Amino acid sequence: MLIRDHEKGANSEESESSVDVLSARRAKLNEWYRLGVEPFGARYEVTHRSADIQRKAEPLSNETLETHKMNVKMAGRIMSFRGHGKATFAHIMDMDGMIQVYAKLDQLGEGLYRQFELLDIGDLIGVEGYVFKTRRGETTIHIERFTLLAKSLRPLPEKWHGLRDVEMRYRHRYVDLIVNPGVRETFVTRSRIIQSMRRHLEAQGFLEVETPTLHTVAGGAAAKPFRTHHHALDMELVLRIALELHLKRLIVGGLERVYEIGRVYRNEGISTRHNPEFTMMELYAAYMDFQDMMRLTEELIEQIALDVRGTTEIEYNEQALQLKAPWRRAHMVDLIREATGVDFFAVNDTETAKHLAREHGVHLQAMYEYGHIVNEFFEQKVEATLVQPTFVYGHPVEISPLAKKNADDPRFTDRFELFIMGREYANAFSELNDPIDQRERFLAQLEERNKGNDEAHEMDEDFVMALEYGMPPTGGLGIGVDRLVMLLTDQPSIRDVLLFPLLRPE
RNA sequence: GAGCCAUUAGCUCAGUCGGUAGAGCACCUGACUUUUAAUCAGGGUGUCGCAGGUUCGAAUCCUGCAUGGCUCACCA
Repeated sequence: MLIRDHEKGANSEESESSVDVLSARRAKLNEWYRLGVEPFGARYEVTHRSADIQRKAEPLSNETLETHKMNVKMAGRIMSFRGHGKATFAHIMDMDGMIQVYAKLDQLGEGLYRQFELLDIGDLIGVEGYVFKTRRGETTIHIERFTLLAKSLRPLPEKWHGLRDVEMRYRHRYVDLIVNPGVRETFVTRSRIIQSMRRHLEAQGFLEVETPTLHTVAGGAAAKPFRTHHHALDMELVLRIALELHLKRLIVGGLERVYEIGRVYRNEGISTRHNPEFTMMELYAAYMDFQDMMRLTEELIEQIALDVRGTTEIEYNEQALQLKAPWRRAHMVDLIREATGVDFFAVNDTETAKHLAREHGVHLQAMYEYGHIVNEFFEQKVEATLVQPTFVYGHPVEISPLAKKNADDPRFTDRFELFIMGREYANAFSELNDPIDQRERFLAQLEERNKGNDEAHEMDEDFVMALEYGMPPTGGLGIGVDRLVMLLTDQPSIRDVLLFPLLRPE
């Protein structure tokens, strides 16, 4: 049936060994041309998707389907192929899933049936026919006509085990999406999570905005930026590490509720929880504070879980989690006292704090002051123990240069982070709107930078100027979207929720 | 950036003590008109990640390199 004319003229000694899968596909491509068929076809009028057909045919009997013919045209990729001589079964996959098709010699005629037999797994075809059910009850399209829409020149991975090689999966995600149904499911859910987030924020009067990703100053977070260069202006630029400072400028400008879902870039290590570019949602609401942000956060995530999972009881890495609001709220200092017995409310100076750190085996850097040490106690002694959703509030002022100080204890700020399974999911505060205090905080950050912390904030003069015009008291919130997607899809690695995670070039 | 592990056919994986490379799927040839991990008969298609070294002989032992994974560090 197959004429391997491509081999003619090849070295005779490798005439057998050269018949690998790739050259077999090329030979079939030539065969289609020889038959006068364009193997990379044009548009195809699709009347049904596989799920439509499955759903509509499901309640119908074969008798009904015979008397009321259900004629369909659908298109997709051939995923399996079972020839039986004068009849052939195949499964075709479209965006919804798979459906079986059936081609019969006496229906298609000799010429067309031989063409059907020339098809390979992986080829994209359009099929036209009527729906019936096989003896085993599987809904199947009985093909009357078909069209080759794209010849596949590479074999797909095995149908049974799928594609497991993670390097191949990430580098060639399209193959992963074709053969691993759970992968498609995950990315569909990712899209639905973001849709749900937008829907709930719109419903609360938030305006979606877009701010620059190219910044002259990397601000809004403590992180090393990517550096780049603009040729026409001969200007050094950085890719944004946060959305914060531009969004707060918009609050100054009177856009009282804004949010952005966008990519940020941090020039740091890669791990199962970190990709150099990732997606943040940040929102700012005038006249609110960090307590309002807690309520907003727990309600938002609860609603998203209900939208995409249908429940607030989820499982992540075999750990049962309850996302039903309200969530636990705990002061950072109280949590440290619970875990270690050390009460930082009663400690006031850096020297005592350093002594306590040595006593409890908390590792510090030389430049650390009181607030940094409190934070290290939390990160090293508490963070990993927070399994169920917990708002940890009251971060020290030294590590929170953009948050308002607590009115009763200015060593701490009105800030919280959300922890689930020992990981941070959200960061929020009552935004600092005092320009004089903000300038001092920036100066303190510059001091830290001089002491060797290259992730300390830089001075942003224009941002301080914006505050000088007057920013209303504002609640701000940032959520790591990728981590939220990991949580709600039970994926262990951030690479499993990014379509194209960063890898070294091949 | 550090430690540990992995890399064998298109894919998923075996490969014992160092002795000519192996299975399933896919693929190729043939049979088969409701199969479905279709079945039956036949066929192995390979730079054992790369480069060195040890050895009569290396997929296997040693060194270096590359890529990936996990853990740690940094961070969200």
